[in-house]
Amino acid sequence: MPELPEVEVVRAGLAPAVTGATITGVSVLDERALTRHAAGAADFVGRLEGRTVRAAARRGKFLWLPLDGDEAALIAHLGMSGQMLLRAPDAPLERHERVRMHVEHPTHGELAVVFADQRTFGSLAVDALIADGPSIVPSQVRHIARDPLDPFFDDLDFVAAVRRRLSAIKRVMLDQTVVSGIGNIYADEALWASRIHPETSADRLSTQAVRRLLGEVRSVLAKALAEGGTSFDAQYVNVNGQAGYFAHSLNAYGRGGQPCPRCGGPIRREAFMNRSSHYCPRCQRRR
DNA sequence: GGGGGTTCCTGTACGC
DNA sequence: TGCGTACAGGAACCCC
Repeated sequence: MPELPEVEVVRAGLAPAVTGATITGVSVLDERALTRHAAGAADFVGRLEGRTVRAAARRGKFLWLPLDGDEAALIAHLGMSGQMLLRAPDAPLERHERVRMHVEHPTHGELAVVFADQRTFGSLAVDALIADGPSIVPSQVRHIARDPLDPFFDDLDFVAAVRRRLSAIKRVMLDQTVVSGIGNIYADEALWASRIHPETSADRLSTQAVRRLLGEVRSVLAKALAEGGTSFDAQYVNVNGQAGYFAHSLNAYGRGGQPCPRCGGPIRREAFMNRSSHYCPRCQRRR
């Protein structure tokens, strides 16, 4: 399940392969991969062919490739199970392949960039680039808050925004308009590390508690990034199809019934927002 | 406009 | 063995 570390691993893998490369051909095998591109497949292809990729950028879980001219970008959201894979130009179809782009790089030669997605929650689009303060982002990303690894992330604003909310802190952490990049896995991990119960109302957390939580969010994201991301159900892989190792370092997520690494009590798994929360009822007391 | 619930989707795991 | 069902969850969307 790609969250910030996984998307960043993908971005970093794509960057050297596509920066400076020209898009020579695009095949859309499944239009459901273009739900973010309202104008349809022919328009999508027309806006990409012949263009040169300038870079690979990211905010939260959104990834984009700015195109020459600086007016538009190819954006990608991996959803639950999306993968961006680098393949030889004549490589056979991937399982669940939705879109294939052929690119020609001035030094690396020809390459196929494949978007594969089992559960089809992911999607690509060509979108206009717009200014967002000091940043340039696709219009579809404008409402997404900066992520905690963004140099322009404002810690004080974040603490204040969280403490204004009347919802459960975990719901607030998953709200991409408050802070981006955090999904179910890293929300559970950061809450465990901060000893905060996921159902705690955000407005009842002290400034210090929210600051500590933000520190733990940054810490868990950085550690996951260093280990290549979390590959929990084999859906997430890097651009070469390799899994990440952070699943071995999880303390709470996916460990329902197993002993808490801190106190030894059983980790509890509970339904929460149509998904699951994993926490230690002993270390993470409900206020 | 905040808050909270629903919906989209497919492969896998599991119970009967 | 085979069938049915629950489950995984990011984010847009809807209603209150």
